[in-house]
Amino acid sequence: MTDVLESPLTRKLQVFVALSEVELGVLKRLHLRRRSFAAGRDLVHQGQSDQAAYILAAGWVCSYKLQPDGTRQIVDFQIPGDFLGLRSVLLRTSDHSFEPVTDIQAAEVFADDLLEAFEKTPRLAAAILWAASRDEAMVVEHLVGVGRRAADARMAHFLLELGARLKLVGMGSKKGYACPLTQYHLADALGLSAVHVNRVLRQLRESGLLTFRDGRVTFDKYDGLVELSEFDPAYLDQTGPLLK
Amino acid sequence: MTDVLESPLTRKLQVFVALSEVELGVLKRLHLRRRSFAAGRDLVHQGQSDQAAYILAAGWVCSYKLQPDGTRQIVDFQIPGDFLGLRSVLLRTSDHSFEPVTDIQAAEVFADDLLEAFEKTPRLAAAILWAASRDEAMVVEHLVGVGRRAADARMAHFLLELGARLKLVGMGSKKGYACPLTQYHLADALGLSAVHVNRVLRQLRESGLLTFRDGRVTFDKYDGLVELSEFDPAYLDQTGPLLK
DNA sequence: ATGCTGGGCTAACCGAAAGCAGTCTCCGCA
DNA sequence: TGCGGAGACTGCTTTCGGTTAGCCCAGCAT
Repeated sequence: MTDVLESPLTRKLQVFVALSEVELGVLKRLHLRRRSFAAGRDLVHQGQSDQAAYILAAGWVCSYKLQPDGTRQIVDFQIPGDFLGLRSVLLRTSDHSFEPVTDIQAAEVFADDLLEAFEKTPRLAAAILWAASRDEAMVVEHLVGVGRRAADARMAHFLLELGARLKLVGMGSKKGYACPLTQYHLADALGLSAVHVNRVLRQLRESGLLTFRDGRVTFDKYDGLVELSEFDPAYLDQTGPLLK
Repeated sequence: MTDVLESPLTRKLQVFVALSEVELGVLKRLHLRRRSFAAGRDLVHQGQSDQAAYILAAGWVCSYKLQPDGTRQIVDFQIPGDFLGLRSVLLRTSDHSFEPVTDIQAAEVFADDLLEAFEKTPRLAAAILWAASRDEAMVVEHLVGVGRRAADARMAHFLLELGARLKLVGMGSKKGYACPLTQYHLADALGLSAVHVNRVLRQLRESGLLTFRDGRVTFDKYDGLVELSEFDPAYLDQTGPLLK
């Protein structure tokens, strides 16, 4: 990447806050330490402390919590432009693990650099915390889904949400998107068994709503999905309120 | 309240950050606008915008999301010392509702006052965001529970967590605590039906683990509960890392 | 060629929890 | 003093989703 303007993070933040030259400069400095990681090899393990944070540039990651009984709950997926482990930096401890779903590219950010950037450019800090708040709202939405939605609505809601997020960084549309997740990932995220995920996907396919195939999600009947899952994207596309 | 030092919030923040005179002064100013609300009457409705935040002084509140189909998912309970609607202030919009479980006392905080306080005393801001992060960790833990734990373990984990939080503000111990929640609240929080909550409680009582009765939770066999629910309080009692 | 692995897919069976329907008790109040 | 509502509690039936136990296919290593 030659220009910070091409970074998905910059792109996302610009939606909320018009960033100044200085702020872009700081943001650029945060992008310097570029690293790659292979799919399936955890970046951070639960319980580790003093970790760096990452800005995801390419590829997908999931954050999850491992249960003592071996099952896991995926808390969220990160796509390009998302922060990884912001909380573990602020709290100096990590309470969940990160696994790259695909091979990924990420910029490593040390706690000190981040805190310094926050100090120098509070507007940037606000923008980043804004994004973090949005992520938290997503976790809440996720909780509602797992607690109160039937399996099919849960699946539809999840895939729609992912689509909306991808659209924000130019990686998807109302037609569908490329999706590297396996049915096991879906199961771990939605609190279902892999077998049931398969059943639900078949059901959705047969009722002409969506197709999940060959690493691609296709929305065959977008409106029908929205209705089934009662999807309301309000919590995703609030336009930046804190600063103009 | 004559002295800000008696506020449960101050008490909680002091655990993490030693607050200066100036910071205590700012915190005191935030506590000035004292208000009362009656049980069962929502403070904030989903979708309202430009809301104030509250610092809870006495009583219990739950935050929840309403589904279009009428069911609700309780996201979290707030107890004295907790912030209410911090996010809705930062994002200028509220995506969930708050219902007092009991009659409550709370200090109302307007967005501008809060932002001004953050600007004047960044350490205070850090401490409050620290607490917010802890709350988010709790939501995540909650998600894991709803997604991956069986009903009995989920119940046990939830009641243990609540106990641990109450202990932090001096309202509970390993023996148990006063708990104004109805079985309906538990159902809405745990993603179960009220009927099933009742069955699970009976089961826990009959196996001599805990008793939920007459507004009181009694841990009859604390260790047994910890084992059943695989409760690990690490995410609650991290000692303040950001600032010393 | 063979076998192995990972991902997707399916059927048969079974159990946990929901839904429904109703009782009991306590309490406020007309 | 008798009614009505809230909350706790229970039995019966239904259903959603988990478990077990496979099969198929593609890629790849031997």
